[in-house]
Amino acid sequence: MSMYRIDFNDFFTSAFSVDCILFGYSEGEIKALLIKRAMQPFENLWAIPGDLIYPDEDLEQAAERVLFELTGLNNIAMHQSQTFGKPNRHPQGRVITISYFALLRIEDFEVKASSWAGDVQWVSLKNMPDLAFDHNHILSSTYEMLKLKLQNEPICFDVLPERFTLNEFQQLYEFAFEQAFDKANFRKKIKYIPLIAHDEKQQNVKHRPAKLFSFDKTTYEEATTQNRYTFKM
Amino acid sequence: MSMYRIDFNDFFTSAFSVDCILFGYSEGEIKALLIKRAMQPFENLWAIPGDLIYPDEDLEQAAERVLFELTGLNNIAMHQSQTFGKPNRHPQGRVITISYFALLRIEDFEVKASSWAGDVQWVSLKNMPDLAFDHNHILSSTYEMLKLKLQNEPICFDVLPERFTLNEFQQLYEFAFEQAFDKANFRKKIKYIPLIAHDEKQQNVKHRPAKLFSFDKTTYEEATTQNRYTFKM
DNA sequence: TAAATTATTGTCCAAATTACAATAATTAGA
DNA sequence: TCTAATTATTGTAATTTGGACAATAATTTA
Repeated sequence: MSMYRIDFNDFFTSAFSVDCILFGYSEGEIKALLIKRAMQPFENLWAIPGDLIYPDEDLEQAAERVLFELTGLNNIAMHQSQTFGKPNRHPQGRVITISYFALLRIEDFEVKASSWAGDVQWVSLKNMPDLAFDHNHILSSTYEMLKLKLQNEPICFDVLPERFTLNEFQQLYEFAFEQAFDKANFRKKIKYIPLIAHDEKQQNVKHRPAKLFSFDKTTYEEATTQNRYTFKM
Repeated sequence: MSMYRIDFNDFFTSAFSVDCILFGYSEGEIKALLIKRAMQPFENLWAIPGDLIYPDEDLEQAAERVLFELTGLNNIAMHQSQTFGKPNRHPQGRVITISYFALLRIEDFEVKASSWAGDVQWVSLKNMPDLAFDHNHILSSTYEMLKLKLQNEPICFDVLPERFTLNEFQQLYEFAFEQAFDKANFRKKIKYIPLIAHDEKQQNVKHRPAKLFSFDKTTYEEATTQNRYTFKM
């Protein structure tokens, strides 16, 4: 299987790839999952995991597959960000790339390098080295998109576990926006988000366990299509 | 020149197109500029203006060119929205399309059909017929993107004339969101947007002319990179 | 100079947001 | 069983923002 190695013969055709930006949070920092390229071009440079899309493959499906192949991460729901297509962004020909992203808690997953990737590592956004291709640019605009979507769409629930505590919910936003929120005010803010409260409680905690909630997608979609509610954080 | 007619031989290559959604406002309605397709597939159906991207062409540049070729509209700054790539969205092969949009006042421009387009027309969003390809879907998600960006990024200034009155500014938002805003409150809301006030005044008006402003991009970018300000409407 | 029209500013009230404090619930350990 | 520790949860008052509406200022035409 080729990776970024293709013939560019047809006048109107190009290659297209997906780049998968995985944002993770741990130790109070936002990090991105990078791979060390094991082949030319940009051999040994760090890069965003990405590869070409199969001809019969849906874009989102491609993003999930590529992420799995390069990092071993499975079943991560990816969100489309932007498409990058400067004619010379790839040294070997025209490759237009569609960036996808997801957000997760690093300690919940274990990544392993594939044969394509010499190494896989979480790198802090504050400490980003020079990356292959235009990946520094892709990374920073995708981070902006992540924040924009977290504020305007309920993508946080793709990231949180099926049942979550309100504190986990709050921490997600604190990590993504790198600021603390007042607990009481946070709960007032989310008052109108349709959540289902469960009777069970958080397990394995040393002190008072928190109540568990899940996102009420049905009610949410009813309310938005009827224009009674718009998600806003 | 081929339009949506290509060979799909290479395993990993596909065709890339741009679709240009032009939103216009007039008579209190949002309309989109559509063309009537003059060739197969979907001959005689209405569609969003779009065509394939040249191999040496930047994406945004392609969007501006395609819009010009199909409608005669020149020098419209286009904004990227989303990329659509379901494997079977084009009946003749794999075409991934990147949607671009812009917003303008219909009476400021005159469109003319090209040879590719049998007809060109502004169609109200509320009265949208069945379009070619997945263009109904593309159109409605791009409208959502337009609104999202108008609220979170200063793209309004790409749409407004270089020097504009605060009323023109307000009308833009009233059209896009299809609701009236209080004049006094609108001015309070925009208080922190960096604008340059000019001494000249609006021309050709029957009564007191309004002051002209322009967007202070330099100050805006300084303030945002230093995290002192974020655009919000 | 007056009338007409529109820009611009100001004020009040309601609602939302913020900061901060108090209380309730639960667990661990003595 | 009781107490200390910890965290969830609720409450309140102060501050800021947003919306409705009114008043004033500026300019053009006649």
